[in-house]
Amino acid sequence: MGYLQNLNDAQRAAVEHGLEPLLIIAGAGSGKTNTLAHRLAHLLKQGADPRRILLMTFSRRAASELTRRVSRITESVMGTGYAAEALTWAGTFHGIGARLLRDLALQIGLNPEFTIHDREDSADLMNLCRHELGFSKAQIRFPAKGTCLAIYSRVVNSGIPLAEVLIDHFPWCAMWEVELKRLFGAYVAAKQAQNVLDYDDLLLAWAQVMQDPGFAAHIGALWDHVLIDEYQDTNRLQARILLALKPEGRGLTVVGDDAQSIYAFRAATVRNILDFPGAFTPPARVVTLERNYRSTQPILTAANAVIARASERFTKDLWSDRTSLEKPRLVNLPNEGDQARFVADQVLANRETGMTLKQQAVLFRTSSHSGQLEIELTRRNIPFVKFGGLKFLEAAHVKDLLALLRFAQNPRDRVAGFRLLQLLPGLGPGTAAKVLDRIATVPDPLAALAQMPAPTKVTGWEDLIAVLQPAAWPEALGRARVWYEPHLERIHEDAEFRRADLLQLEQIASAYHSREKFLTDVTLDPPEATSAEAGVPLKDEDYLILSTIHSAKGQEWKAVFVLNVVDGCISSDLGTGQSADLEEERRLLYVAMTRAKDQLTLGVPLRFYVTQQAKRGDRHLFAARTRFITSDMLQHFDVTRWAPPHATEAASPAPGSVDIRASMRDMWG
DNA sequence: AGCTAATAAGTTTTT
DNA sequence: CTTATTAGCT
Repeated sequence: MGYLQNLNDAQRAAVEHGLEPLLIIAGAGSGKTNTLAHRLAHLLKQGADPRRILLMTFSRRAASELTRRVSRITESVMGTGYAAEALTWAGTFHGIGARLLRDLALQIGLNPEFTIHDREDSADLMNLCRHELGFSKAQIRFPAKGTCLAIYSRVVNSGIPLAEVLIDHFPWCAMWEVELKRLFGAYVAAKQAQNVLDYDDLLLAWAQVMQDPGFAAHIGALWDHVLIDEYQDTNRLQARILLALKPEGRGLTVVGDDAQSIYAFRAATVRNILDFPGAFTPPARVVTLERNYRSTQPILTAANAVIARASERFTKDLWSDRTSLEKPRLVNLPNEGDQARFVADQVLANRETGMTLKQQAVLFRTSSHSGQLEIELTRRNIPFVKFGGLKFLEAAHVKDLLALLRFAQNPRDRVAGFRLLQLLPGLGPGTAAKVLDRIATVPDPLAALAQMPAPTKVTGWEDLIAVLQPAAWPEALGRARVWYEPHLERIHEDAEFRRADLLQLEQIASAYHSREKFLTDVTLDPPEATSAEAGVPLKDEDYLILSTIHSAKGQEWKAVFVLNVVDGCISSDLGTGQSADLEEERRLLYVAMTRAKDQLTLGVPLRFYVTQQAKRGDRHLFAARTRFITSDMLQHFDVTRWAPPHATEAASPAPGSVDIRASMRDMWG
């Protein structure tokens, strides 16, 4: 088998493994995607039907990358690249769930026209319920909508009772247990009345369908092979679905790395991957990929040292034959501003040696941590693209237009209707609620709406009714955009930039043959960034990558800079109470470090600016190096200190010189 | 009564 | 920069 020649022994074992359940522990940079692609190609080569393979990945981007590789391999082996189109069941857990539920809707008591709420919509609906139950009074300090949703979501996804979830993860909300229970009941009732599903419902409903033996047999029989990527980031609910799909484990392959589990806040549990082998008799085979093809050995040595302190894991030590004399750098910096200047300097220096900007990335724990760097990069005209910031879907104008489409799709969707109606001048929350109440229970809400008299003092009512009428797709989106145009101009100062987003939305929509499919996909896997963001370069230009560590999953760059490797940042303050949460922060640092191929630099600003929990204005904190790099690990790093050049001009360039003027200036911002 | 503009607060990570 | 609350206006 020629195409297996390039694999190492462990990879080949994983590829050629038969039908018994298989767990592939794939260390960072161990050729995981390649191995998975080869396994798929191998199955196809042996005659597996690509339409009977279920492939679940973390994002749709990962799925398409995988299918692309599979068709490249099958093309070279069999002279045909049919696999990419024929792998019809490839996507995320949520995406596959949505598709199944839509197909089965009538048999399981769902209206097939259901719409899907994203996180923000769900929070808005939660807020409506919160209001109706009288929990929104400022005096009683009831948890905010986002917190309520996070609690609800964790209960659903982890299967742990509310009381326990509150004590473990939201202790400051524990006093509200009774009220929260009522609120969640109202929230579920509202979703059902409005024919909407949230992210969690896509999994929950699927899992519940699988509890019925008839459905379980039917759905399980759809696929001969089930392959799950990034299994360390699945939650209990997803594991339940998986085990119900293939109770014996036949044809089941899961791939993951417990050391890279970073989604516990979403109720992902590392237990899934740790417990997987024992879920079957005989236990699943475990193949471990330890050889790293990405990083130099000094980088791996440092990363291994960090993860070695993890409390529970499949023991594995990454190794590489890529030797290097260059240890990862740990750079102490006076403050965040200097960190930004330092990184910009280094990025440019790297480029001088022939490393393009695209081969370099700056990673950080939270989106806001890159603020100062973004300013510095803009000042120096260094183009960059940021991942994990404001999402396309979250921009107000995009939400407005999508609300129109969603409301046309499902007029019972109160969040969409509420948002849409209030776009009309003179129509506020009160009137919107009345209008929606009147059409909530009638059989044909859109017709009822059309027959309603226009509310007094409201302009543009007729136009709205007109644009809600059924129309061909995707022309309907064009009409919707034309309808929205005057509102866009009126509401937003920077209508120019926002218009470009809407055109982009139309562009995306043109690839879909139905409104329903478009809405589902755009909700479950939204496009990355808005064009309104400053400095988005053209595609062919060179640009630096800025990314949250979470969004950097699965990626690699020649040079990686990690910002704010200090306690309270990597090890977010909020979660330090729980040891499980702390373990996750350790893995985050590990993930960030293992993205680097040749050069790794960790920034440690000694003082760093916090905006959180600031009672009286913002303030600085004196930060310490992250607790995950203890003193005895420093031998694996090249520890240096950097101060801006102007500080060393006058004085002697002794390491550790203190720039008093800068420090004093920085005290005030 | 209800809408809108102005003011005062709060901000992890994401399917 | 966004979102909750409030005061003022129609």
